[in-house]
Amino acid sequence: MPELPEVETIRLSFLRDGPHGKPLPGRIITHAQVLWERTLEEPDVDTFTRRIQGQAIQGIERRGKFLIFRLSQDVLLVHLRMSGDLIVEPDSAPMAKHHRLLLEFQDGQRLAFNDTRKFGRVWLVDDPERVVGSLGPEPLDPAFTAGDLYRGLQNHRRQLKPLLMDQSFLAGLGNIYTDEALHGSRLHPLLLSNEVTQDETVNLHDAIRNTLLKGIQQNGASIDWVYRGGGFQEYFKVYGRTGQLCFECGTPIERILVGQRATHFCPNCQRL
DNA sequence: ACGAGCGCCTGTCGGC
DNA sequence: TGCCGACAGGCGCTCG
Repeated sequence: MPELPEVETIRLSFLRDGPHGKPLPGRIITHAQVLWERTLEEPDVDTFTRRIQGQAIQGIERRGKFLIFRLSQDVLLVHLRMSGDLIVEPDSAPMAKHHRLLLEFQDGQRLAFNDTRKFGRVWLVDDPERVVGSLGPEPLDPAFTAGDLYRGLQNHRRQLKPLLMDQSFLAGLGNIYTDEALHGSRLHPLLLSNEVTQDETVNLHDAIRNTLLKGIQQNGASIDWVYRGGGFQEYFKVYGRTGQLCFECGTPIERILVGQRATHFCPNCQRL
């Protein structure tokens, strides 16, 4: 499910006072429970529960779609994949059906990793670079320029959409935001990357950033049964709008398969 | 280097 | 009602 804006929304919520009470930084982990072993990528369950016990959360960062919890000694990384969510609740709350991993705090609350489809992963490591080291640039980093994007596109001869979704090329875009950004820049998802012009790249760079910023501003998107309060779905221009009319030109939005993923675009605005 | 196909999982929805 | 396939915000692997 979540792409960069949804992950960022979760991160920001944990840094503020909220329904969960005080921010997560400052809390001390007293106990961990792994309910579905494959959720824990590394280390093994025994090492994980022993090692994380007593560590405090000192900060929360994000890299692409990864949440990065800085602990007193180690670093905890979480990837929500398709259906993962992080919930702060009382230790006494009834165990929800799809809870996969729990971190209990000294203050009587716990952080629950809930993940229906079990694709999500958690790491506890001393060096996060081992996990996120191969990610591409951070699209909202001011240091990431249209020139960088242009050089990247020229380095490959790949269909634009799968390349933009390749996390080692650019970190954070998923199926929704890629379709929206391509529409925003009027580029066809199957256009070959090294055929994108410099001017088009400037538009694409703008569209990627604006789409992600709009998503964050709306607290992400809430679709299907995964609802966490975001409103970006109200601003979709192509995603999930198959057969509905393009807001720009009135042409029906088409849905095709690209790299095994549903892809939505306007055949008039986005021509090959 | 690139794309297709598939596995990993559970749940929902639409058609028959 | 039941069954069955298609589909879902991700990613890693193998195979041509």
